Amino acid sequence: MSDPVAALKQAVADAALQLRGGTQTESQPPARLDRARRAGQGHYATNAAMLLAPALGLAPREIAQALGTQLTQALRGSLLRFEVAGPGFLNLELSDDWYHSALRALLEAGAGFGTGGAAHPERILLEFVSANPTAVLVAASGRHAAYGDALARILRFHGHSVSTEYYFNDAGSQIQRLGESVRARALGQEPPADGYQGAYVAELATEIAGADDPSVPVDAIAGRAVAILLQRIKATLARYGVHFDTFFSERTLHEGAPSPLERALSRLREAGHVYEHEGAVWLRTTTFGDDKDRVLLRSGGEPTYFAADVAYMENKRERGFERQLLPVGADHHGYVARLKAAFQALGNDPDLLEPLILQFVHLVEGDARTAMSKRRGEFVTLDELLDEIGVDATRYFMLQSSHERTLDLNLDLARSDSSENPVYYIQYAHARLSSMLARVGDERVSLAVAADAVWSSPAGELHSSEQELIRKLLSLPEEVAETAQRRAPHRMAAYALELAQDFTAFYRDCKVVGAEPSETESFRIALCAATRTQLAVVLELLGVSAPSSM
RNA sequence: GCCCCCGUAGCUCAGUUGGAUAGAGCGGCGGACUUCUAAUCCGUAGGUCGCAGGUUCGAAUCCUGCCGGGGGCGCCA
Repeated sequence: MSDPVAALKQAVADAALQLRGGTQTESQPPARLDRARRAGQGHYATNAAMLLAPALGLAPREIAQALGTQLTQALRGSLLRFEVAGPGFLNLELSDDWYHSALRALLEAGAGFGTGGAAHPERILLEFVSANPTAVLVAASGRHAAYGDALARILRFHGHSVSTEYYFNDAGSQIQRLGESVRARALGQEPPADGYQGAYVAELATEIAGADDPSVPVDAIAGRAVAILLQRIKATLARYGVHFDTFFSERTLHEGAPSPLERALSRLREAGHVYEHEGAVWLRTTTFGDDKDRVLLRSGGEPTYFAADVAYMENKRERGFERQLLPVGADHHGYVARLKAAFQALGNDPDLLEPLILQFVHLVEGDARTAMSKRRGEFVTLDELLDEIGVDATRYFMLQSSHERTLDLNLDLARSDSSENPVYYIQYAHARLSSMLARVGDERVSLAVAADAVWSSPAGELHSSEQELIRKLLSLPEEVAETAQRRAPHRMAAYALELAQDFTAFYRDCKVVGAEPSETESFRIALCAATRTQLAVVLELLGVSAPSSM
């Protein structure tokens, strides 16, 4: 019994199949097995009877009754009682024996519980942040960094092979502008109107030797500036706990003969999707659902940013990644259609390119709601945010709400009430567990979690808080699966909080150290050990530290 | 004008492959520290799930329209 809930779900499915006369109908949606919403509705509930009703032509409640009887036999001692409720729900109440063996399964699996659930493991390339090295990372990048990093951790935990990558522009007009801006500052002038205005540009001007020397080409200045800024970005990411497997330079797409960009272009030409018009080279993206065709090479022969992106996609594919995940800011959503079109034009299944749109982070200070502009130099840096509220609080804050939602970052609130961030509640639960288990001592813990340990409950019955905590622990595999499938790490943040809450309720209701008889103490120690392990696992998935004391 | 995302408690947000009486944190009010960590807990107040239709045994969830907020519609990146 490696996953007790999955086994239970299977038992329900088997019973349903038997009622149907053993014939599986293809279009039947799988029955759900949910944790009960509230007291008095059993421990788990299934809607299987309601789904069976049309096929059997019987009343749902009648079917639920039969299903319950069937399950009572199949599950024997595990099912304490069942109840037909509402329009035809079947509520199941499980025995303490079932909970005991469920906890054994949790302890056996240890930190590996819930891992490897992916039905079809894939080689995935996850590219994120990819902010141009024309400035340091801003607070909004913190959202992308936390999101991508947590998603990578979760997808790996789920069983996929994931490489993370940061793509940076070290060629093109933005870089040119950066160089010009630094040069201007070095000469004591204002940067160009479309250049970079931030104070860091002036700093760069003093750091880069020869910035004010007209004999040093602007390109060289730009190159130095990019190198310095990239270094700072890496330092910030390291501090934030975000690791990238590779940093990918755009420049390399333009190098070599033929260059990756030229190769991608040839491939598109051969496939017949390229044409010339008014001196420019176009990709017929409308063939694949885009609004209009897109330019690959400008009339001057210069490749567009889009052309580089196409070459980059092709490069990822050549490196053997079957799926490409691409979290981008909401301002890029208009770009999605042409990327997917190009991906298809290259001969790929468009479903294997997944652009993920992350909504913006708005800074709120006082009553003002400001958008951040890199070019104007109006932004809060990620480093500043980390200085203010720390890594854990920042990561949790960035992860707690759905990436599809605009995030309001209230700086006043973040500063003054940082201790009210739910992350501390979760960490506190972990610290409390650590402290308790330390007090209990390794030897006693080992005895309690041993495979032959004898467990019991005081009045012969588990407390509902104990049962709820175990059910929450057991639901990790489903949570991981849903989080991974929906590319929605905020689900894991919510789960962490719920787990901490369920533990805290257990802690409130059930004495652990010194509980009588010692078989009860053993059971509760074992439950605490399993909970601490899982809290640590979940915090790790979020990239948040799990302190042993606070 | 067309396209994408969002709208749930005073605030910040969960809950959306349709399920039972819509949840949490913060804030408000009233309580609990001689206790396994009070960064905690208990009680209480607080809701037309933006609005209006539709689909069905059942809708915050799916469909249509409208309102409000954000974003996008370059041979910029």
